[in-house]
Amino acid sequence: MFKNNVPSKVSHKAEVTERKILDAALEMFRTQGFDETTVRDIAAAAEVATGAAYYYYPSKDAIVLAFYQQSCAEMQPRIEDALAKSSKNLEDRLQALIDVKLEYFGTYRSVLRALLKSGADPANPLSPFAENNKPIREIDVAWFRRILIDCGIRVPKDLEPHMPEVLWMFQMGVIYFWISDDSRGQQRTTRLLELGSKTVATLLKIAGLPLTRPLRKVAVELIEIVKGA
Amino acid sequence: MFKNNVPSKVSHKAEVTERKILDAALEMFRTQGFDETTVRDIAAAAEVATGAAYYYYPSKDAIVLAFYQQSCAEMQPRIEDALAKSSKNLEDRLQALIDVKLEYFGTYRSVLRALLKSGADPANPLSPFAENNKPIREIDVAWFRRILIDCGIRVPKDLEPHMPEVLWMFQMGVIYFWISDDSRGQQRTTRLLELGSKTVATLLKIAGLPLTRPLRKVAVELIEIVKGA
DNA sequence: GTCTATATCGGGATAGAC
DNA sequence: GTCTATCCCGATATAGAC
Repeated sequence: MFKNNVPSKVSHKAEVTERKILDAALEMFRTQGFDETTVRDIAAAAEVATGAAYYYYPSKDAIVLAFYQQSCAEMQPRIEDALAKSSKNLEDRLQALIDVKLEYFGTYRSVLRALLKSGADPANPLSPFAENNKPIREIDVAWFRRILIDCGIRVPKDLEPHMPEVLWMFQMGVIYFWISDDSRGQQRTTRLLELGSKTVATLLKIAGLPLTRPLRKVAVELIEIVKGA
Repeated sequence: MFKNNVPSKVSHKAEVTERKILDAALEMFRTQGFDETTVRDIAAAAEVATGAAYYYYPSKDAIVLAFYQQSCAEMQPRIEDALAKSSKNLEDRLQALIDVKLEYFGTYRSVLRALLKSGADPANPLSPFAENNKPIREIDVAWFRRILIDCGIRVPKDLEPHMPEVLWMFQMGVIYFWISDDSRGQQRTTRLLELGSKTVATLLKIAGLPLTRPLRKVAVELIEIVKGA
């Protein structure tokens, strides 16, 4: 009788424990900071033994990674919403898209700092550039591809395939700036995002003009070098 | 009699020990990697007690910092040399200057990785952007100021005061790329440096043309935001 | 002032019992 | 799947040799 009330989910308890640990961790990271929070603390707050935490997450970093993945999933509908409300031009959409991320990550700046700390090193699993984070990266890049299509700017053929990733890099730049922006309400980041988005849109329009071809060719080659072609 | 054979240098022994520790540390970082090297290892290799290592260097990071400072000092004459041999144009000098650094750091890529790991965070003492590394940064920036003067390009007044730091940022970008460039002989970095230097020089020349004024104004504002003005 | 030796702590990570 | 005990390492502290 009760057997069928909780069917198929033999490992339900495990899922609950896993969530409890993640939630406790994020809560403590948020209130105390990442470095200040010990795995022992997290386990205690989640009411499990230290070893249990390590059973679900092989390392403290892995918890941050789980947060990264979770946040990607949770942001999808928010992005959809924001784009629906935004105008179709590139500048606005770029800003709206990145704004969603900043807003979402807002309460977790210290977690994001931990995530991006070793972010420059693609060999580190926590890096957004890491191989293991490719799925997330591709979901992100797809959004930029979409807003490029939406805005209707005619992008030169040689530049076109690279643009989504270039915009993604712009986003990463803004986020990197943001995590160590201590101005009130991170207003410097706001300004950077505004002016940056505008500039990107302007440059992209200019890139279509015939006179800019030689410079564009160099830009494309630089992009290809960085991408590892 | 013997008293005068070892004059004034009461602390000579201390200096030797300090060097021994630094040398041992760098050697082990180089061969084993930074994370894999323990302070106990370093002390053992330097044939001193663990406490002695901590007597001279308050932390493992402090050893990396000492390396950073030492390398700055040691590179000065090399830069002077390289610039003396290079032609006066910006592209060549930019390349020559950055090349000295890459060459010097060549055998210490893993140390540099450790140094730049938390490099994105200006709050970290190891970051090249950190307050405590301002002296080094200014010495570096001064070289870029110098090659800008040497090359004789007329830089627009609004852009001029920012250019040395912009070039320094370009250098940092190249170095960041380099530390995780695993192509054979870091040839991708070489290519990036070549093409990048050329592009920077080209852009700077273009920036003097009257038509580019609006775009330049935006660029200057972006630079000012990033700099924290 | 320059060290050695040693003890101790805090925290990430692991092994093995249950 | 969970807990206990333990290890390792960075870091601190201290007592004392020289």
